[in-house]
Amino acid sequence: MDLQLKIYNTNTGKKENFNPINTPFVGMYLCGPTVYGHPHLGHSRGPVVFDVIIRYLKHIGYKVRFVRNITDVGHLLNDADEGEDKIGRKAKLEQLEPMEIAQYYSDSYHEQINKLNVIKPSIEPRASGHIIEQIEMILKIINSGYGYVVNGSVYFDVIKYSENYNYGKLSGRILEDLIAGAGESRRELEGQEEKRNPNDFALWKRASEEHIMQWNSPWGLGFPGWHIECSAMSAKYLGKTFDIHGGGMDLLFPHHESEIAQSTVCHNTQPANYWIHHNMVTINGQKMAKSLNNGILLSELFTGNHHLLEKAYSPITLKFFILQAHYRSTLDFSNDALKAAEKGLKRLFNTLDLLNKLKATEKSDFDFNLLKNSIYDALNDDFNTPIAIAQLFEIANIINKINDGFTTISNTDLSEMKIFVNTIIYDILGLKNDNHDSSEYIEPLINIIIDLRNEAKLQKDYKKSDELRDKLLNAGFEIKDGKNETTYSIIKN
RNA sequence: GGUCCUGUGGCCGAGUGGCUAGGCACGGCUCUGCAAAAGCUGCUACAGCGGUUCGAAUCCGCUCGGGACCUCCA
Repeated sequence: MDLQLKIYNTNTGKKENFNPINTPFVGMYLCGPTVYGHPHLGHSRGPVVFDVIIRYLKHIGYKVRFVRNITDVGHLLNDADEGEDKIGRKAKLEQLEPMEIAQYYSDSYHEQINKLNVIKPSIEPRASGHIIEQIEMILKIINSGYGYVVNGSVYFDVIKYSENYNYGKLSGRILEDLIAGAGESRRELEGQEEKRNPNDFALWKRASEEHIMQWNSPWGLGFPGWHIECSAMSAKYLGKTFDIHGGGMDLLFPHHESEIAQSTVCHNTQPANYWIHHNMVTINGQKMAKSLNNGILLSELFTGNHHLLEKAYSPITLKFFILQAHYRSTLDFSNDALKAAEKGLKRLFNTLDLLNKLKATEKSDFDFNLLKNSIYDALNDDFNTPIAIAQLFEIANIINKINDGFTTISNTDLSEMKIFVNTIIYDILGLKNDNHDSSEYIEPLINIIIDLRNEAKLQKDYKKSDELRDKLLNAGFEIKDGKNETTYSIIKN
């Protein structure tokens, strides 16, 4: 078993041994949502992927401070043709306070994401609550000579930065290429002419009159540039250099690249040692896009209320589905794929129930440690959850065989297996059986009915026994006749 | 157009030089009054073309398809 955790670091393009700055403490920052709409499928992957990362880090003994921000300032709508704040724009359309909108959508985000049984952030800072920190940082950048002020806006001097540092390292870009390509397909937006170089990015933007979200600053009324909030908040809560910075691959450039540049000149050190980026999701092989009319909100997935969905899928099914793919691969959603995950997960939980009823014998005729180690190996190898889950199914297989008397397990292995399997499924993968009714009254009741049915069966009154079985099924209880006993599982329609 | 990623069996998805995951679906069998559940079992893939190699899904090149990003805004 390889005890060393390896993480693929986007910044170096290699898998590296994970060594925190200050063991056993780990500081981790994840770019959170911009709250201007309800969360969709794409929003779920980051929280799920990083949830397992956090849970695993904790499992192997680290103490994790997990910071995930909420961006509630500064973002523009894609189709905005002027420098209008994304949240501000919505606010004007709906005649609401901008913060009301931000609150509404961050509540929506929390409501849906929390269904995924993910560990909540230790700190969840809002960009709007850290304007002072952002201004302070911008002042430092100006003082260090890498920022300049034009007409109440402040820009970061990328050309100057690249003379001393490597702008583009994280995203694998070469500044010369960026400059060369800068002339083409450029959208005409205000402020462009203010910059010394097209590659420069805004640290602070002057607010035009119709801007609703604006703050006072040394440069007049305005709002912070997109990248600065993550730099300011991560430094505030995790330090100038921390262990892990995560996000989606779409944020690699320019967001994370610019974060590195800002933090580097501000703090004389680069912000994060390990950069982890998860891949994007597709739907039926296509990207999610408004124009394709294939965007699915999390609420729609959970209720099944969407033209592309044949049925509803539970949050835990979604989580399991996401974890069946490696986080650095694209993940394709379809009804077939979701249904496959749902059934697989159900089987896994069924065998988990069986595990508690298993009887041990003298010895095991399989190598439990081999299976156990293969799961740790998988997780240590850049959090390879698909392999871990595959091995879990191997164990499920063995559990079923033991139950049917085709395989044996020793007492030691059995008690170890119980602990281990529960740890992996509940503590590390963060799954839960959302088909389980927590009510303690249900079980004895169902067992009474099962007894009645078995009596009917003994008397060969199959009409009655089948009727009981069908009625239970309709009520959401699936009867399973085993070799020695009859069990049931709760299903949802 | 530029940079990068990617193409695996009916579907989803691991695997990066030889040992050919896993889930779901489908077929057969066992168990069973029947069904379900469970077990056993069958289906054996690596976009195409060329190259490197004793040997490639895995490395290289080209072609075709999919995707991400392309700076001021988000």
